[in-house]
Amino acid sequence: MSRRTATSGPSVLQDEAKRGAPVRLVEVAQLAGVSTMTVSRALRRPEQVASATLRAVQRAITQLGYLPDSAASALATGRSHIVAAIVPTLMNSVYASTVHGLASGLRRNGYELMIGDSSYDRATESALVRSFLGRRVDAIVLTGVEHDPATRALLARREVPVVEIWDLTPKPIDMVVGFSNAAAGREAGAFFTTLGRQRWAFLGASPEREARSGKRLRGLSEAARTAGLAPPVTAFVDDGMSAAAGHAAVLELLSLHPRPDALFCANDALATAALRAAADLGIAVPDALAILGFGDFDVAAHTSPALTTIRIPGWQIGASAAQALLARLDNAGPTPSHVDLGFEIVRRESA
Amino acid sequence: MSRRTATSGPSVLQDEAKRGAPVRLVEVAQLAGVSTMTVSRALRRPEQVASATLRAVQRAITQLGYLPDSAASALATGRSHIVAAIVPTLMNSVYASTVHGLASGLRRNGYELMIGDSSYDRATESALVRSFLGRRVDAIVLTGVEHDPATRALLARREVPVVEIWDLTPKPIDMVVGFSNAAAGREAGAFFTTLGRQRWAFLGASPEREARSGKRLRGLSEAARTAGLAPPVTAFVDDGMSAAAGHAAVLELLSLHPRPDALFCANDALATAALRAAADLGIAVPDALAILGFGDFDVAAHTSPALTTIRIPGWQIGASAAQALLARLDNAGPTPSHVDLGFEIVRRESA
DNA sequence: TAACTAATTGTTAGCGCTAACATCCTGTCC
DNA sequence: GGACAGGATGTTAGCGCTAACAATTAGTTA
Repeated sequence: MSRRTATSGPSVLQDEAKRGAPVRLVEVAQLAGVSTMTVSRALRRPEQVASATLRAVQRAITQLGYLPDSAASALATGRSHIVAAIVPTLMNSVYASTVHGLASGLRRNGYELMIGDSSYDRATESALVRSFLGRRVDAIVLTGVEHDPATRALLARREVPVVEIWDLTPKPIDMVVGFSNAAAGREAGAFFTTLGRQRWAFLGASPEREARSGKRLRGLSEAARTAGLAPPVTAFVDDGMSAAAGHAAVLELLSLHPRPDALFCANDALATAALRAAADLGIAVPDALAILGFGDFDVAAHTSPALTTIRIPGWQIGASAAQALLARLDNAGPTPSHVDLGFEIVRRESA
Repeated sequence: MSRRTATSGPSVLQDEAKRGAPVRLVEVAQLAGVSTMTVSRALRRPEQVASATLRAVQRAITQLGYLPDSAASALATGRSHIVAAIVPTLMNSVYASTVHGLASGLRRNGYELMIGDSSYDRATESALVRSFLGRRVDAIVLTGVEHDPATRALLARREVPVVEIWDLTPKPIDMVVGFSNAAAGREAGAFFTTLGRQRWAFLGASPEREARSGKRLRGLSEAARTAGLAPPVTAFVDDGMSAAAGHAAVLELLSLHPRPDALFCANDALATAALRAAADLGIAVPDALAILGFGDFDVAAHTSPALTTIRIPGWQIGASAAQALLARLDNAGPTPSHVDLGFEIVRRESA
């Protein structure tokens, strides 16, 4: 148990600069001349402590450089003040801004964020959930609404608040904050229709592998049907949807006869690759080929031609999820179970 | 203390599907008919437990769906099995891949990663260090080697292993894993020299705000002096080095007389913005202007022209930092205090 | 002035786990 | 068959904190 090494003196009070062994609550209490409970209260509910006492305690805390041990606190209260989030990848900026929104909302309220990336893999997600549950996180944020049954079962047994993000569903595990991926696909189709495009194509992950990309494709297909057009031709890339992986797939798509005249990409990295492929093939964008991206990545406004793309309120999704969780955790007000933050088409040059 | 609600029966054994209250070690022990210590050992040092007992314990664990409480374990052992990492931002893919390398190295060994982003701000970094230290993390990873004195003092008092990443220094707090930013700047200069360029420019963060970008500039300046050229002209963007922020700065740089014929950007997002600005201004890249990026972001190979850039082994930095920490934490072998992972120029079309 | 309130502080016990030590076996050896 | 080694298991105490309650004090009230 690696107990604190025996003190030489009779007092438990340690030299301030003692290395290694962190200062404990008792030591602060001794220095301030009060009980440990008073110090604990001074920290957690200062309004219950007389102001003179409060000052004495604060002086002792700064003098000793005391930092409360949150593992001990977690054990005593049953609250870890840690929230876990699982995203498919940190590699692209949209999830990154969601994580950022989450972290800042939480940190401001004394919660810390623990992040895992599932690499778009459900088994990994499940393992992460187990690990996080073992760490007694106070809440869990999951990306998407499709999960391993094991994950759902695990979550169902505990009473951990859960927010699913980046999608919508009528039956969330607990709460959802996101937007409709199918609607985004439909909107993309409607946009292509107003552009007068006839031969649509889709570049993204295969629906079995990545549900949200799949739903966008489904929305696009629906729109094609509504518009009386042939279903979109598709090319799938299944390794995290990076630009590198997309290049070959686009080339394939663009060598089809008849060649597509509108391309919807599942993210802007893919769209950037498509832009480049079109340039290499001498295909004029947007005249011969309209390219619509997804995500409004940082670089989207600065490619040539600049990317027309669907902007997702990534940061807000995170912030809003944080807010919902905090309300639930601190019993502060009602907690919405469904939040639709929508999306918008940002029209630039590529379509 | 939110104690577990009183059980009705005489036994502490709970219904397997009981909601809310997680299963505890005692319950597993009772079901398996052994002491709690034996269960603890079965989990932590199975080789010390008879195989029949081990099986009984494992059966009980699966039957009850037991997940060890790591807060309790942390308190008892003094080891949280959590490592904290502070990066400037999650928004760009290089730090993201470092985080990924870190997380996978650590997770494989039973450690979880807690991430904070400092937004390139030292005060924030310091606050994060405090928070993480309060959570009794087993180790801390910091980006860069310049830190607030308060941060250093905090770290110095505890005996927490620290790895500084993404730079090098002869006097690390503890360990460093990275590459020489100054050497990268010098290399960029050497490259421009072989290209015969005469009027160099630099686009990045101001040296006071972001030391690593500053060191690259310093390296570039040294190379200019060595080559007998004028010092590079500079434009600084100070809000996280995004493409959006870079656009205006590049425009300014490119309207100078005489106009620079070589531009080194502190990251590829900035370089992408520069590419676009050059196109808008009708400046031929690379003929009239060579553009060299930094970071080899996902999109770098797919812009037009494709970006020539300096590739940093981001993932390896993370993986190597994880390895160093694990060695230190588990006393497994020697721990190198300095690891230089280098960098390389990836030549594509923009220079 | 006794009794009663509210504000402040203290006492006790325990959160779920594991280090260190104690105990109990089984078999082996002389 | 008694002493002994070594493996397997149990017992005890405590990690640093805080919930619940108890105790104390000062300030009211009838």
